[in-house]
Amino acid sequence: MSKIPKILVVDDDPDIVEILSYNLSLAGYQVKSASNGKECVKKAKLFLPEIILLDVMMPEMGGVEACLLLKEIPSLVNTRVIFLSARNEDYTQLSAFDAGADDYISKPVKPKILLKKIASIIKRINVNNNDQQIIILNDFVIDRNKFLIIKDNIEINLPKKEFELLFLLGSKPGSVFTRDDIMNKVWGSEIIVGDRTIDVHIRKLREKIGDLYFKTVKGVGYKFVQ
Amino acid sequence: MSKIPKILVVDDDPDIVEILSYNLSLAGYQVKSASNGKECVKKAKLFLPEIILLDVMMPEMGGVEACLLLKEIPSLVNTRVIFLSARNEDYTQLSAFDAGADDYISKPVKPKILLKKIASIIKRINVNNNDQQIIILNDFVIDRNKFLIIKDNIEINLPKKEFELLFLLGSKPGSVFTRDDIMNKVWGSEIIVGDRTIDVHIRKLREKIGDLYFKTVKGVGYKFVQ
DNA sequence: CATTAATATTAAGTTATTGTTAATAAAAGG
DNA sequence: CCTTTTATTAACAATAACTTAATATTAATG
Repeated sequence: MSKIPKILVVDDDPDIVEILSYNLSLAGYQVKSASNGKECVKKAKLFLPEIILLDVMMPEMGGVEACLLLKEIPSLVNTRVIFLSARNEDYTQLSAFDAGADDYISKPVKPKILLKKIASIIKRINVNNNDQQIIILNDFVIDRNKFLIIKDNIEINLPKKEFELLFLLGSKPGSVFTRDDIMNKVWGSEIIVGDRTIDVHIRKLREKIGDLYFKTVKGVGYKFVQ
Repeated sequence: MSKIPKILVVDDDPDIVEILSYNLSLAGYQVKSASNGKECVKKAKLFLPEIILLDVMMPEMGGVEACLLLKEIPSLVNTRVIFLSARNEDYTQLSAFDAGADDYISKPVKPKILLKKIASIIKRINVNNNDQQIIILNDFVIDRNKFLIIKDNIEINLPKKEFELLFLLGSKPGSVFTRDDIMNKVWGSEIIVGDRTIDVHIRKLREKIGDLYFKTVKGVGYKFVQ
């Protein structure tokens, strides 16, 4: 669901732009670049990146000034501005944060660490947006937030265990889950219930959702088939 | 609305805990501390801080291990873990990020800069939590400013707890809130009240607003349905 | 095709969770 | 300080969910 993250690299040194862009592209990000603050603001408006890596000292318009402008743009409220700078005096850092920076990293930057850091930021962005736990299947949707499934535009409520069982099987359509697996994940390892309990729950699901979706693999377990 | 941010400081060196706590308290944060990973996890669960400042090397349980545990706790999904460490080898940093760290800062830390950084993180958290004051639903409006709801053009006043409960459920119509969730968000993590307390409040809401709006998801929690 | 093991089905029994009420405690308001 | 409102608790009732047990059916194997 979450799309490819976009990163805008802003530096007046082409070598730095090159090396950062190369590493970021390789890591799977969509990358664009700018060589000064003015260009940065202009491109950011259109590109709407998740992250802007911003140099401090640049001709035409520096990073701090650019950051101030960026923070005024409503469509960029969710864009993180990360300063990358060789200037490590405290006052530069402080003024960057005052301008609304989300982070300040000192050059030289080790690509490996920068990548990790960016990955961590992207992860955080995704965590905040996707508190949705939804499995989308061909014929219906399992919505864990609402604790129901929607099939043919009709909401079907399921009791807890049935829901958990469906959620488990639906998480990997086509894959077989052994009875032990199911037992552990739906009931937990502490609770011990009889063997027929799973069958009965499968039956309820077949009743409510349709026989054809739940395939028995005799001697092994069950699988959900689309 | 945004309440005082909570920060958990974790370090085995009492001097560092002291100086950080002092500065953070002065800056207006609510601060607690722990002296090792085990204590950190235990306290974090109850305190539910916005930010955890975590040392790497500690007796009993180190920061990386603690971070792994923290990231498993659902109620801490929104908590940022920031490593503060004198160990600046790349591999330590990388393993911190692999453990789910949100940031890694090298010691010695300049309090001024750390404070700015924390302020920037808190700001970001608040931007993302679009804490609405008014929730507009199909059949009525929940107005947090006036602490009342308007239904069929009639104002209905609700007592605090009932209001908070309605406000919470109404914030995500259709989504289930677990009892733990409700407990934490309406009553707070410190306060412990009996099991039937939530039920009784739900009952009051059903009485005043209408049965049909409040759906019980047995074994899970409650949800507001439009 | 008979035998066996595994699964399906049903209904009844059991347990766990929630609902309700009323009594009491705590807080808020005058 | 008294009154009113709100919050919590406790006891019990109601209900939904879960499990089991008994029996039937199915699939696999030699």
